[in-house]
Amino acid sequence: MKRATLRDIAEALGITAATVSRALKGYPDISSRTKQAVLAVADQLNYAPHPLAVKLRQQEYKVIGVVVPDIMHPFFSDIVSGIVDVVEQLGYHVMLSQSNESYEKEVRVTQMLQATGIDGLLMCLSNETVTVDHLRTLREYDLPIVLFDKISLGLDVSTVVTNDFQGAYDAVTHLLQQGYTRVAHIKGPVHPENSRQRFAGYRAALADYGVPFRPEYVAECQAVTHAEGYAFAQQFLALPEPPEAIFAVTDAVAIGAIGALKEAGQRVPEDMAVIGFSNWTVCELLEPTVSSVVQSGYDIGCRASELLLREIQQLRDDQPREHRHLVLNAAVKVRQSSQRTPAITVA
Amino acid sequence: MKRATLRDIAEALGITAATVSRALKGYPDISSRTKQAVLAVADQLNYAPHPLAVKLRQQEYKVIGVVVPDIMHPFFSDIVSGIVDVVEQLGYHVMLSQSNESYEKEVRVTQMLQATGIDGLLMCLSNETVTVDHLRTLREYDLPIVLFDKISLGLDVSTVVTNDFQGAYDAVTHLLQQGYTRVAHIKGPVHPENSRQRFAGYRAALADYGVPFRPEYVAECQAVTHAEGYAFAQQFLALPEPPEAIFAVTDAVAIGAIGALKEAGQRVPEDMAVIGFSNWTVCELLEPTVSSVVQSGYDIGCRASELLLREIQQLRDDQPREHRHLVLNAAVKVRQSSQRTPAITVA
DNA sequence: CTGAAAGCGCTAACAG
DNA sequence: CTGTTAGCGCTTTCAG
Repeated sequence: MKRATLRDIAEALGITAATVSRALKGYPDISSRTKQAVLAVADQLNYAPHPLAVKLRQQEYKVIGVVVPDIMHPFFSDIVSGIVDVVEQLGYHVMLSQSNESYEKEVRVTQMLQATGIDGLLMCLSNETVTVDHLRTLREYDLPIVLFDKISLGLDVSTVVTNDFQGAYDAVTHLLQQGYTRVAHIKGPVHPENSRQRFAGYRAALADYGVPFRPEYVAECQAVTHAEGYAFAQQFLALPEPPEAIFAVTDAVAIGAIGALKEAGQRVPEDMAVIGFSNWTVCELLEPTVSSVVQSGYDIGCRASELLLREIQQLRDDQPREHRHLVLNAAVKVRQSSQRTPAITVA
Repeated sequence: MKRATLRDIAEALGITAATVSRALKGYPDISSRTKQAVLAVADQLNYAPHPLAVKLRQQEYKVIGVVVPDIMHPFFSDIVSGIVDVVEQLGYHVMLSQSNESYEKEVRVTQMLQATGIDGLLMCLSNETVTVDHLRTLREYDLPIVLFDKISLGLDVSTVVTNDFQGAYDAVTHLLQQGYTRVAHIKGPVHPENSRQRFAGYRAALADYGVPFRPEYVAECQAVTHAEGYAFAQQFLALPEPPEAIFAVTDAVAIGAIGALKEAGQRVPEDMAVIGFSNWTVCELLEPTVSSVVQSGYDIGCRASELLLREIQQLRDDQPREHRHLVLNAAVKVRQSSQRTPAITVA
């Protein structure tokens, strides 16, 4: 069945499209007789307004673009879920894409998304991304942008991040307070701000507790994978004086490390404590259960969406746009892998 | 900066918008002098065609809608990732929404998506969904639809599913061939076709191996959670003659069951074997590693997208639309939890 | 109460 | 080679 238009139903009734339009949206100044007629025909023809026509006329698309490095990654799918839930509440829709941690692809998809006419963009930068000219271009078109998780400081946009510094600081403090002094860190790549922050939190905690920083206790991931955690844990064990505890930049890395430790006959946490970051669901299922720093992806998605929708509204109202920088707290969730005197498992 | 239009650049040059349009799309019949001029001004004004105007004119949106029960669920985020990768290759975009396993919300979001003017819909039904009138309505608008994973038989649309019957059959066969005869099944809810199929595969395997079906060895989940797996495993253990093996409808359920078994002092797989379905990443990380039936969400997303894009093209070309029904094979991945003589762990 | 007309921004057929 | 005209489908003054 061909899509019915206002004119179709107008011609069927021998009236004009304008009248039909008004009848359908319940304008007060319309005779109830023609209104009935219009409604009847509309219903019979299965009429629905053509969305593109409406949006073109109204000059509002009600769609926001979302770019994450990897849709399959649980942290990002949590974020996307939060975004969808929040924006749909206000009648917006989400157009989703992924960069696969490639700078080149990130540039391509943001441009493609922009070309669809989105009202705003929510984005997490790829690990490869160092320059943000592709986003500057978008801002010249007055496109509201909110960055989350992996953000850029060289851009005047709103941001939402976890307090990586504080989360890391608290995680390492938790280890130090239990008497572990030789604490290692498997860090993330150089560029992303959040892996720098976690590293900074690690160093700050050591400093505050008077523990000397030892370069051989720091390893740096490229891809931030389970396999790297595994390899670096082995590397630590091979040191003349191995560490007693590891703070890993993510749970995947932490879990990989635990795997290597167990294979090497080490007991976790008795011989070596391990704590990760992100609090994946699996942390509760493993043996030992894995301590981690809780950051809610869903919340990040919600907060970022709220900021973006606010800016879109401000733009529409010709109000000055104000950028905000949210830093969400992270909480240490202690489980078996980092607890010297194993306690009762908390469900 | 206000968005530049064709007219802006036309007026700046004292020519007409049509000429500008042609110049920009490199039509052959245009003087290279005006072409240069147009390009220069366009560039300077940061011109980009208004997507909605183009699409309205062209009567093509190049957007497909996707509805999954739960964006955060790894199986679905895998599927979404596959969809995005495939459709973007052809210049399409993905508008994403979720039903949260609620029939009511499913109806609402599909209607909202349809109202945005999408060219097609990819969807997995919620567990609650039994009637599909909301999709019938869409089909009256000639909207191409492809259902995947949780599908409905009462609708004339293309479908993509895992061969749940065969996967279940093979999983149970794998248990039976090792000599386990008292094989229990924790099944999914009644409605979804795939949990029925898994149940049917379970029964068929028992029948083919001459093992009597025992109703007390079947438990039925509502929410298909870790907690339910846990509870039902306890329930099985309490039977006068407990089973020796459990085939669980999903990995979450299997993992919950293993948790209960271990707590009850049972050894897995020596005392009780367990196998799940979906092959989550965590299956490799747990102890024992968890056997499962492999179904690639990413592939399902890719295949479903291909079918949908084909139908969209057929619709555009006024060709007859043909629906296909893909059934993707599932392979049993044997790990420790279901293997009587523990073998070498395969990475 | 309803019709006529203009226009959102772009494209395409037809002239010239 | 370029301008004119018409129209995608809808909304919204302005008349009447």
